[in-house]
Amino acid sequence: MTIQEPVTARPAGRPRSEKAEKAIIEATLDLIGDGMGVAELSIEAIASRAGVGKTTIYRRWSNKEELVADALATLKAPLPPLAGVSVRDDLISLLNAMREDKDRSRTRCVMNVMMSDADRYPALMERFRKVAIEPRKEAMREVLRRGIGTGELRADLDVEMGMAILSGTMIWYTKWASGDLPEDLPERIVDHVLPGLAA
Amino acid sequence: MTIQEPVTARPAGRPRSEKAEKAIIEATLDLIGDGMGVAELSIEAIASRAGVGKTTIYRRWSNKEELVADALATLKAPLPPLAGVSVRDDLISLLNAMREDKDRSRTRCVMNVMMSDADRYPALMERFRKVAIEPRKEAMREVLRRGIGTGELRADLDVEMGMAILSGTMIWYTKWASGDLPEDLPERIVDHVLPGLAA
Amino acid sequence: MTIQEPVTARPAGRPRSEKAEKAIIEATLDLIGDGMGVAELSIEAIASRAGVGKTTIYRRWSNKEELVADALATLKAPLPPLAGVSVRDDLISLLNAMREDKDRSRTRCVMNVMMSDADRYPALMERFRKVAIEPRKEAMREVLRRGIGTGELRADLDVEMGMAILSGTMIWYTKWASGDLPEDLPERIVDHVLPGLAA
Amino acid sequence: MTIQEPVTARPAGRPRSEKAEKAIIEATLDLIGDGMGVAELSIEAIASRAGVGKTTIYRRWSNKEELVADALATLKAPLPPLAGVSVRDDLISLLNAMREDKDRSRTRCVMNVMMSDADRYPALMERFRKVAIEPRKEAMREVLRRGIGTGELRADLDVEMGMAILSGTMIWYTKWASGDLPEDLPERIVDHVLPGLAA
DNA sequence: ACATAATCGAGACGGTACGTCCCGTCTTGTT
DNA sequence: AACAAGACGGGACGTACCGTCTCGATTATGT
Repeated sequence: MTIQEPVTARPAGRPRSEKAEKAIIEATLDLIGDGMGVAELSIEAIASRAGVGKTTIYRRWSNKEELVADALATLKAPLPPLAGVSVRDDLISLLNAMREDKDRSRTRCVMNVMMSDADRYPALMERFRKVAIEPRKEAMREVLRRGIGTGELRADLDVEMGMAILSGTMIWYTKWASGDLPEDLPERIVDHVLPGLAA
Repeated sequence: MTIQEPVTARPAGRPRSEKAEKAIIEATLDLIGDGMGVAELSIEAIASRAGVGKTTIYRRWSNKEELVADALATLKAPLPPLAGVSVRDDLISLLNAMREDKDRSRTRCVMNVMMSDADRYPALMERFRKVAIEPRKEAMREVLRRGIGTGELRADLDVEMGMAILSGTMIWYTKWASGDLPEDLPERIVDHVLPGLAA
Repeated sequence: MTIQEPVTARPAGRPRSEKAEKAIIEATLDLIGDGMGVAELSIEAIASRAGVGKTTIYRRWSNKEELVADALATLKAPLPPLAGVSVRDDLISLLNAMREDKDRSRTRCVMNVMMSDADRYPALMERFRKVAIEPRKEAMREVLRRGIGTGELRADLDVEMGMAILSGTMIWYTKWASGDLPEDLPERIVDHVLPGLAA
Repeated sequence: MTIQEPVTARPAGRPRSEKAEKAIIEATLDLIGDGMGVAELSIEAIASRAGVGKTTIYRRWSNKEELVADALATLKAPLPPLAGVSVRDDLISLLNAMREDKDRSRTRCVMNVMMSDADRYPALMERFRKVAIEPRKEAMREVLRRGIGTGELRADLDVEMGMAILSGTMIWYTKWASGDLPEDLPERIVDHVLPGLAA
């Protein structure tokens, strides 16, 4: 009688260092958070800051995109708590969360990459969409669906379209408005958009 | 009575070749149009394709950003002709123009860069905003103002906000929707947004 | 009792390739042998002919001088066999060796550089002196000392001066005589000089 | 009856500026005197130091060699006055002149170029030989011939060979001796060589 | 006096090579 | 087998000069 084998057989040799892996991802996020675009990121800079050989990076990720995708994936999108009382208040909370991200050093990575490197690195975007964008979209969809249920929004509302309008407008300001964003921007957006979506 | 001398006298030495300048900008746009991002662009590739020495580029532009900005600045944004009958139709035309640009090889440059390289190269964006984005924004503002005048839109409408909602939504789809954009997307956006802006 | 560790431990990382080093030096000598002066030598040409990246050259030598010095240092001066019978015959052999070097393709490097680039690149010269000039000087000194011992040369002869006279005269002809050197030049030099040095 | 034409008709147009020509040659000699080898000399540096356009240089000389040759040709070889009493004293004077040149800033050009750039630029050397080397050789030949006449030197002396021995030895020390040259070097050379040439 | 014409300075032109940086791969000895 | 260290061939960077080529301005001569 033999000892029970583990389900996935452990390969021979020294196991990969979790410490190295973490250091690499930390270094990557640090550099992105410092304002570096994906294209400017150099593997050598990451390896150096992580105190790691380049091989240790290439062994895990075959290119920069995948490394960045994994790095960003570790940043759970921290959604704001929603009061759940009125659709209007919850939407304002969600839009506010998008704005505030711009100033938080680590979570800023998400915005940095989403805004800058989106369609240059499609594979990155695909993975990134799942962990960072979809949860936010889903939260907003949820609010909109609830609004339809409570009758605050019209029954034939295209939920996807509603989300696009609200998020797209917020991003437009984030990206192309001159000067700082006004404090009450989310409120004003919702008040302009909501009447068109209401019953 | 003598003729007034021009304020800025012609500088000494051989004047810079307009031909070379054009060739450089053509080459730059060709490469961007071929799908190359600003980061992937190499000055050597531009010089080679333009049949020009690297010096001739560096003499005029001190870095890639400024070259790309000038190159894009030569692409006048070709606004669609507006029927001027109804606000709804004109807005649909303008949104359609944003989408169609993605497929026209040369003008595609504008979208390529605007979408990908915007905030990695802020100086680029600043110059680019003036020649490519502002005219489109102004055209849309004009339509909205006309709508207020004719009573199609409510009198207290925030024109800037209206523009942000329409353009932002369109860009949201362009960038983050999965799959191709539906033929009637501009129409559907306008129909979801307009009721909120109407009188 | 343990074995003594070597004083300088092997440095970390992949060791430098001896093959590359050899290829670089071969390429350098080839190009010099083809009549190229040190100033005309381009690192890129060497790298290309050696099938090597420029970095691999700069990693080893910080400038052309040092590379050329090392390259020439690999060319051991092939001294002619000396009969050892009479001082006169041996001196003629040594002078002949200086002349013949001019025509052998690889060893020609030595003369090329010694004659052309000597005091433009003093560091080069210093290293080169040790491996290429000194052995020849020493051989000639040896012959002269032997001559003093056998009484063929006068006892108070300044060996260094004797060497300078013989070599200097030969080089003078090599460098500034018009036309080809006569076959019996070494013989004639020795016959003009030796009487002054003889007992 | 017509006015007497000058022998060489003056061509139409603005005549070449002698001032520019002088400035160019001065600048060239300055740079060579500052220790710059012919290969390191850049036309642009000469033009800049002379306050002259590059065209003005290329109009007169088709390459660096010819410019340097002409520049050096303006430096008349300043031969030492010879006492004419004994062959020994005159030869010592001539050898001393070779050594002293090394320290005089402008005349140093002659040595610099003769020693360093001789056979890399054969055309240069050819012209240079005429104005700088030949007069010195001729002076030495003259002394040797006089010595044959007075019976101080043997009648069958090869004058050319005598010259080669004396000059070659001196240059050998100049070039390859370590440390400074001893004050009495010319004297010692002559005393080692002369017995072999004497009657 | 005025047109003609070669030369002047300045500096742009298409090139070549420089020495540096980083790429992604590869080889070391050690863990 | 994975690790850090670091060398490898390669490609682009931005700079310095090359020798050639315009420019407008200058300076002579021949009408």
